[in-house]
Amino acid sequence: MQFSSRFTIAVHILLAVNEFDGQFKTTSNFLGNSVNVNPVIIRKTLGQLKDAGLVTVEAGVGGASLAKDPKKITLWDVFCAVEDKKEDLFHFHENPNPECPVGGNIHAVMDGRLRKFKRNLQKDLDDVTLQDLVKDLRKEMRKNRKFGFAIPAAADKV
Amino acid sequence: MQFSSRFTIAVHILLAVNEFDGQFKTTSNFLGNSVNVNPVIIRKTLGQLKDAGLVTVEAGVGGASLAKDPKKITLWDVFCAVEDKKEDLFHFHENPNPECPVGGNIHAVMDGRLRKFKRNLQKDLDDVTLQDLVKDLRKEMRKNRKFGFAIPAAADKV
DNA sequence: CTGATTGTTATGATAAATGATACAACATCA
DNA sequence: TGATGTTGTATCATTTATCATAACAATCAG
Repeated sequence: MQFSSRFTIAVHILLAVNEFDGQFKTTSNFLGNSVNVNPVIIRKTLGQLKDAGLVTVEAGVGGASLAKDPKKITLWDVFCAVEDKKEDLFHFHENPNPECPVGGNIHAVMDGRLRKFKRNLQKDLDDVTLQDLVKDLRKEMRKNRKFGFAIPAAADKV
Repeated sequence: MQFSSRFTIAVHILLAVNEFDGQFKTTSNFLGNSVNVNPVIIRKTLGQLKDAGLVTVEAGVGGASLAKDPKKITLWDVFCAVEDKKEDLFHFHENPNPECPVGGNIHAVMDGRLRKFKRNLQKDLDDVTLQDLVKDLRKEMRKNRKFGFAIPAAADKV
């Protein structure tokens, strides 16, 4: 069991929007080509990121931009944008028998600990900013000389 | 997105097996009544716990027992028994475009961090032993006076 | 107005979790 | 040995979630 790819897709989108800002018009088509998913998925995810106040999207004209300083966007923000942040990390079985000494107390024993696990994951995610990722990305790009050139769908050039 | 209830079910099973040891025969029927799921689910989960070396199950005669000291069983052991421990915490989108400076480097940027998140969760889970849970359970039982009495399916008494 | 794009809905394919039934294999006991 | 109860598995149906795709109204720039 694992979290859906919406999270890594959202991170990919933010990195691409930041990286190609000014160079290309980051439409759902353009981003879909980079992420390699259907443009509808991009539009949906972009909508979630917009609702979370992380990006602005130009309806009609097309293209997205970061709405905040990359230093101020953490992975936890991204996570909350695309996942239900209230949801527990673990799905608890529905109806433990309340008449049973174990079933009647299992929630009291486990709930606090499960919440703590989730809180720790939150802290981990909150510790990484988009800026951190941008820095690493630039380093990788220098290493692989993968920068300064257009991707195939370069027709979307600004 | 969340982990399946198999984890909390497995924890419930271990607590019940430990708690009712000697008092009742902990058959899949008995445990199913406490957990409130189909006995087949119990047998399946019990099989996974057995494969992980956490319990022994008496084929034919019925009933399960802990195979290890509760102090030596951690939540991480239980997690590994019922979930794929190798699997990443986050599902990465399948084919980021390698021709794109972002798509071609996103794995290099993210993989290490994602692995770290998983590792930290592992550490958290490994920090809690079954013994810790048993202790809390006994405390709750005293508080609620929910101990020393039979659950409805008491027909399985030893 | 035209053309490109977003926002949204609907549909289908696929996969995973869960519930339930059925039954052979197994162990105990009379 | 035969009856009984239980485990180990296989199978099927249901539900839920994800993802791809098509379609189309609303939006905006030129």
